[in-house]
Amino acid sequence: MNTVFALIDCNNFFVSCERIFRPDLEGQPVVVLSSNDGCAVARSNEAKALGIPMGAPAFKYRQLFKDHGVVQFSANFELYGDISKRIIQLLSAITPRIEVYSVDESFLDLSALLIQNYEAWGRWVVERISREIGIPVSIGIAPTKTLAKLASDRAKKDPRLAGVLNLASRDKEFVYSYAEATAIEDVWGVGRRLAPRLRGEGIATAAQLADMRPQHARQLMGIRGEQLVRELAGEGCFGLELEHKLQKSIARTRTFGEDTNDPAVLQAAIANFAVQAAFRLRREGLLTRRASLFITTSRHKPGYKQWHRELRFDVPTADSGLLISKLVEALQGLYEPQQLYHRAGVWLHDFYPEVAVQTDLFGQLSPAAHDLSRLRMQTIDNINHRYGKRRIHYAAEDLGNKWEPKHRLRSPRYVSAWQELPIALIGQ
DNA sequence: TCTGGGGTCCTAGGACCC
DNA sequence: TCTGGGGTCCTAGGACCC
Repeated sequence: MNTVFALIDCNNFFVSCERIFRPDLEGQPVVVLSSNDGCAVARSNEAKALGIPMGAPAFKYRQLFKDHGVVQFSANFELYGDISKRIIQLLSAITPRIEVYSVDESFLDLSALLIQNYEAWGRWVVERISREIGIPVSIGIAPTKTLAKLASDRAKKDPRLAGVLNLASRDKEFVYSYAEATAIEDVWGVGRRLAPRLRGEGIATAAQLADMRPQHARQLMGIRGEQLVRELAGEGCFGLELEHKLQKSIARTRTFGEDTNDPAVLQAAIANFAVQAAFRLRREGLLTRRASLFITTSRHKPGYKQWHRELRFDVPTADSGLLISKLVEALQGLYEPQQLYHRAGVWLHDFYPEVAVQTDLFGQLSPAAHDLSRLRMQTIDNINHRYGKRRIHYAAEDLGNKWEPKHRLRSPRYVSAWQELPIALIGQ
């Protein structure tokens, strides 16, 4: 049986989410800005046509935004996460063989499905997601993930394809014609470092890369490069990653709303990040053995500097209070009063499944302390789940709020806060 | 004045051991 | 002044992704 993958890729996802509740913005240039309204992280086609690149710093484009009436939103991740879930639900009903690759992309393994006509199937999915959720998607269908990615990319850019390109069970020339139309920079796995090197080798399109000898690719780009070449040539190297793999790290980092040298503000930021990261850790059923924090000055100012400290725990933990106290203590060792800090973050890594702890690790240690901590965390999580986020929290989190990012342009939380539900007016 | 956040994987090199 | 070979583990840094 031949393998067939479909990649379902949402078009301009964050912008499309905003448009669900603002249909008046259809056809208008729209951008979604990152936290602190710093730079553009999603653009509508109209905004792309104005020459606004991905990651465009908002302050540099303010005049252009104004001149062309570009509508700006602060990122509203609660909304995007909710829409994303609905799409995954819809796709999971089509087949359980789904890999959720990112918030706006999923691979489906179609190999075992009885599909007569892949184009027709693709158009049916595009139509369903549009009608039931209101998000436009592009679909690429191919024998490997890398080709499916390439196909969805072509489908997105070529209006004649109406959102669907099928490269599965097609002859070589057909696949080749689309690979020739794909610039090397647009190939999945070729980034800003690799692209110029490949161009230096005379390789400018996906088709040329597919023709490279795998051994040569290996020398030039390592194992991933070799796999990339094989995948482009139709030989599958990347399988569907079905099961929820154990996460390797959890990070909470922020650029501050305002630069600061106030130690209390830094402490509050670190405490907040620690709490969020620990909550996430508990939700995944994990404990951590390593936690680190960093603080930096502004990258865009002279004298850019960063500080970093890592902590290790002999006994794995997911205790917010413990993490706060250790991290804040470490912070005090890094703090320099004459610096103006711009960004900070907390990382957790080296995880251990909570269920394994009881038997393995506490053989010689008192389990009582661990159980007490777990109970305390559970209680806090339950209260906050029931009565609202941060209803109960640590005093350290409240030492200052000047670190909090600004999001002046955020849309209402239409689907995640009752008081922000959209109101429908029914005509008389 | 104003430039995001959260991840994964691979590789090279050092530490350490026998 | 001379000083092997090989294995493993860990870490930092680089590259990539969305």
